[in-house]
Amino acid sequence: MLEKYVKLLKENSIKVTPQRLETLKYLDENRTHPTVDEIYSELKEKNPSLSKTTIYNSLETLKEHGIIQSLTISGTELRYDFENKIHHHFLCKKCGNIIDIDIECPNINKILNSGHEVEEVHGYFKGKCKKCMKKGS
Amino acid sequence: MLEKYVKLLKENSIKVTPQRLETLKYLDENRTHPTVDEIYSELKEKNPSLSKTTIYNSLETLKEHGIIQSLTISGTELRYDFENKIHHHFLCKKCGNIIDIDIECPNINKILNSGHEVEEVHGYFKGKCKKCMKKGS
DNA sequence: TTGTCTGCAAACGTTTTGCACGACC
DNA sequence: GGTCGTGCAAAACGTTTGCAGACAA
Repeated sequence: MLEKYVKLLKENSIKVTPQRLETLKYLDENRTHPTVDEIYSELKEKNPSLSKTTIYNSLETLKEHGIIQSLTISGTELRYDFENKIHHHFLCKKCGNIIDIDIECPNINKILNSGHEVEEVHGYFKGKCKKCMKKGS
Repeated sequence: MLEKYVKLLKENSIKVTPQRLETLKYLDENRTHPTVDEIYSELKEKNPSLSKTTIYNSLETLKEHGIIQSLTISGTELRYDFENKIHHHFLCKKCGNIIDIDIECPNINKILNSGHEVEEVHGYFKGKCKKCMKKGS
């Protein structure tokens, strides 16, 4: 059940520890773009001696190796995402959910053509999601 | 010289105070996407009794009225921009400069068509800017 | 005069740091 | 045995809050 994550860590020459495995598993199973505190609170239940510092460390290590990515939406804390491909996000101001947005922008090439070297692409939207729109109010 | 900003504030029914005028003037004349601290440090030189709280308050008020906008780039503090139209940013990891990017993404309509109501659009890139590319290293 | 704005100090929440202990090659 | 990871506590950082006095309209 955890072999998948053991493999992933080993492939990236990252030492395998229970904390890293659990962090990775949590992110894989919870595609809600959780904050550090959400991850910590959840994992602490099964491992009461878990430290938040370790969560920070684990997430940073995983991110450095490109296994996961972080996202920042103004007004909210840092979040993490198991999905490591470029994609964007939509934050619903009403329900707070963050929805993945998979659009591509053909004009990104314009930046490349202007001589800059793009390493990271980040995009997000804020508004009212489909579900909340239907509910009215 | 400040009449321009007095007018802008009055048009938006915002009380005119020297602090608000100076904040607005600074943002207009410094299109570098300054942080709160940068604005504060600079304005404090001419007005030593200036408080950072006031800068926070002024910026928030101006933003609420849509006169200015804020931007967040992960790993850096909150920044403010006199330009209030939708546009994107490019942070050079080398020199730290933030460059305006004026590309449009035709596919944004896909989000609208999917039923979500978009109120805000934020996008930014990270990499190495043209100038730093030329310098080599 | 009335309500709002300013400036100070303290509080707050998130993230980082320093360090001792422990686990693993 | 030496390196690396963990967990704790404290510090750092950016931002927010509460409040008293000052100011704009």
